[in-house]
Amino acid sequence: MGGGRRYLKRGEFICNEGDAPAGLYLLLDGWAASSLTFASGARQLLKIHLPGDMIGMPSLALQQAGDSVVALTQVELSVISRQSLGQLFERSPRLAAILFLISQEERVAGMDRLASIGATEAVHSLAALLLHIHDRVRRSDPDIGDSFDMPLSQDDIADLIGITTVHLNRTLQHMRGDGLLAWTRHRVTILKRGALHDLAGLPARILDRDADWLPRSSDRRER
Amino acid sequence: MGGGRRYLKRGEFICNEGDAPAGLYLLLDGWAASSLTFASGARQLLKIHLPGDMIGMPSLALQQAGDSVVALTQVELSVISRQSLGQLFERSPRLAAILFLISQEERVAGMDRLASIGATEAVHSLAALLLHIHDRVRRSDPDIGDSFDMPLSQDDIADLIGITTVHLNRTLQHMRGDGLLAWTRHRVTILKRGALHDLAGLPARILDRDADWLPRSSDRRER
DNA sequence: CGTGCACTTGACAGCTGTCAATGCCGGTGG
DNA sequence: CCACCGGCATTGACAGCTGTCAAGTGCACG
Repeated sequence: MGGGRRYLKRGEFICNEGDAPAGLYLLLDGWAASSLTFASGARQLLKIHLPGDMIGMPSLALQQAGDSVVALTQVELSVISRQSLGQLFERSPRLAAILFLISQEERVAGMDRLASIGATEAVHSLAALLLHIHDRVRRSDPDIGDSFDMPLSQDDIADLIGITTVHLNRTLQHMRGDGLLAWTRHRVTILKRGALHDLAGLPARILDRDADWLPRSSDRRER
Repeated sequence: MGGGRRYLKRGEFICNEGDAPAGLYLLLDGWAASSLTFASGARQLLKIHLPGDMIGMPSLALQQAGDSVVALTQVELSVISRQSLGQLFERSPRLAAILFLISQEERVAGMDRLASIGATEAVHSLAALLLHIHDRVRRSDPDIGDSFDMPLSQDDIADLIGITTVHLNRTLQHMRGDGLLAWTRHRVTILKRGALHDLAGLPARILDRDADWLPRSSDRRER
């Protein structure tokens, strides 16, 4: 399915909310974030995209792009046309179903994010977010340990959990004081995973990627 | 695809988070809500389900049900097996793609909900939620006007936007005082749609259900 | 060495949660 | 028909979390 490549630098926008027909991309390298801008000008970050993520799927359902996507680091994208997506459904029912399943995974992640943002205290949201990012980083690099590079600024994190930078920083100082984590400019270390998990209060999610209801791969795939 | 029927009364649970293999349902009649429970016991309502909604899709990606679903009114469900979902992908690429598209619509709705919950003040979240529900009700009954039945209690609404009942009620009194809306036990009337829309601060969403990339219906559909 | 950006901190006002009590309404049993 | 009851809505007082404004610090980069 992979079409042309796009390369962007940190801070450049992959797409803007309101743009006519939104593009569809596979993130090959780098980090990105999608966001939504309020009429007031405030922004809410919706999701962090890591390599392997499909970008732009929700906007397929809309006549205008529903979210903006900004590159958080240098980024490499593979452009995917809508037509090739349609062909995927025609020719590869199994792959189409797996893509559908991946969308459901993202919905689960979005549900968890929504719930943790709804939590009243910032420390709970922050714990949940950092564990979420850590899990995602570990999924692509299982032996990364408890310390990882995280290109988001404190402003970004604040926008992700819907609080102000000032308050995020205060909350962060508090958690550092409790020895829960360490955080230098672009590096985060999870020190007390259990305590953070208790703070977050969210259930663990076990993905199920080999569901028995998926069409078998031999059906109409390739050719 | 429709299999057997299930009927539930208000307050009964369609499924519980953590249950082994989650079921898949089409909501035929009534309202339902899916929720997530924190370790602390607090609950966050994630989404309101109206007739026509598919229930249980996100949990397809998990080994245990990701959310609980409770009936808010008397409810009629059509049970859908996972196998018939798999067959849909094999036999009806167009319908499968449309189901995929519906999932993306729900992701957009979830994104908007997430953003509005992230908004700092409760009045913004509440305005956004009520407009969202009103839009959804109008979508199934276009000439319903500005007044509609809404079976949610104030506790439910509070759990949807992540605040306490007490504060929701205070916010509500304030909005009533401003003449923005009327709200008796189970009936809501939108009085100043423009003002509410400005409060919500979210962009309008125009769905795109006849995308040109969808497989044509003649392909392999029904024989 | 100067500049700019991100991070940090303090003071204060305002929004929100908690606790508690009261009122309202529909349904139930006598 | 009436008294009672339980669920839901409403209100007040108070503490605590969060936003805003403003200033200061430290580090990377030219």
